[in-house]
Amino acid sequence: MALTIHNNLTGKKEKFVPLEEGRVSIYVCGVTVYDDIHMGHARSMVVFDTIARYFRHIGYEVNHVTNFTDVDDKIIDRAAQTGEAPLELSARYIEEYFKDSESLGLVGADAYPKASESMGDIISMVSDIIDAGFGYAAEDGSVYFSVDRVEDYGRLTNQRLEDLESSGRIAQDPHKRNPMDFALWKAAKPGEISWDSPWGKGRPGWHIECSAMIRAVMGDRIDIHGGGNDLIFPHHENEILQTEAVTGEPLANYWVHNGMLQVKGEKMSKSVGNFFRVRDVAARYRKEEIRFYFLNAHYSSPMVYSEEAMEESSAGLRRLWNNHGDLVAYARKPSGDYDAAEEIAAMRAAFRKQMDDDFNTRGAIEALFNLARATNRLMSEGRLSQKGALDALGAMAECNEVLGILPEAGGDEGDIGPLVDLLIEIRGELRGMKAYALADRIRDGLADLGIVLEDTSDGVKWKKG
RNA sequence: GUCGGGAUAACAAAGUGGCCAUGUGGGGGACUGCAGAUCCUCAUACGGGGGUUCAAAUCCCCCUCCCGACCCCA
Repeated sequence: MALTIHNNLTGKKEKFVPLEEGRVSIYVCGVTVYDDIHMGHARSMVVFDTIARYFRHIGYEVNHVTNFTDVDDKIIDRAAQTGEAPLELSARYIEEYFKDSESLGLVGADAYPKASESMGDIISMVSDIIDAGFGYAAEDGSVYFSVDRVEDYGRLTNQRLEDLESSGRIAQDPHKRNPMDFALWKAAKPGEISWDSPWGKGRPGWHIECSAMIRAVMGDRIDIHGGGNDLIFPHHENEILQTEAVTGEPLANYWVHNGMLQVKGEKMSKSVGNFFRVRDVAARYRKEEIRFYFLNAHYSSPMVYSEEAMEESSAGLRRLWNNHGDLVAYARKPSGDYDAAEEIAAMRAAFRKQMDDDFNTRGAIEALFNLARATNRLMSEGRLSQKGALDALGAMAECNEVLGILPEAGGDEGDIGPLVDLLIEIRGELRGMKAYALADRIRDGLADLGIVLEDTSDGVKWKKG
């Protein structure tokens, strides 16, 4: 079955056809670095990280690029408050961003262009837009994009220009020819950070940096453009206008947007102040738990964040971890001869089918749960072979390359194995003498060291908790 | 106002014409010194109203409610 993607440009699920056989280019709008990132950003990061991982998993060569907006009004305002230079402040938060990326288990993008380091590309793109007749320099030294020059405005939004103009939310600006025109280049106010340009000192408008950086780093056309669905209008709409004004070609073939993370039914956002920092959540949960929380729902659905939701989702994930640990332990002392080939093949097929269906991670996770139930049963019946246990672990590991929700394989079990076995043996003798207090001390003590003992009808099993 | 996306059992969340979703939580049972894990099993669904169909959570129409976008945003 072929990979299908819900394309927001058409509103339909479409078969994915890359521009170039075997390769996929993905650009994801990154963050404005004036503060720590929150769980809403984390969702977007995990979602697109997983999509990139899946493309690699099925054999694509992936070019994944995400940007940093490190020059803008909010950064300038915040820097004025802290007394830092704007670029110092943004550099500091970019460092924090990478720390948080690790707490989310991100593979990472292939390139992270920054607006401040792309001025040449941005200025030349603005010039190209003016040359193409879509931009004009105003008297104040700013450059605007002329929406009236565009014939089919609102392709991504499915909005008509007149409707947007009449929304009453568009600020009037004497320098603009049409109130819907947007800034490509903003003239600097006195004392503000600025760059030299043919139109005087200034800095880029918000939308132009993405268009310019995509063009410079990835080329005129890309396969997939992603971001949060709050960016659809005006940001992505305007990116399309800018790029196509210059290239005359579609910017991206597929537009993919993740749903918003809400708090108590309201969008998590810095301006509302109802956000949970990634750093704080990561202090309490492992990266696998955070990823599982996000991937347990479809990327496009809205999610409501709460501590309770995290706890509930982690309780479910522990079931998979237990199964994984049990399989590892079982493989050391297998007792059956059934290879579970059918169950494992069914899981692989279901995983692929679900992921191919617009990256349905929730459905893919379900396939893992189904295999877990099957192998748990086979282990409890003592029917699973060593090959079956190892194959199941192998299949789980393959899925995990995409999802990143299972603990990474520890390699030091061989070293502690004999020690644990000795303790289990001694505890067994104590239990035989009904010296339960001492036996429990061994079990509790090992638990504190991260080794969990479980008494089963099949003998004592241990695993790393 | 215009344009999107939603409403599934206690909670979370897939599915999209007929067959067991899944996970958490709850009830019962197995195992058991206890604990935990695991297995078996049970219960509770498709916002409301019409329609199409042998058959609708799924298709069509209407209604209600929620979220998002239109200033900044993942």
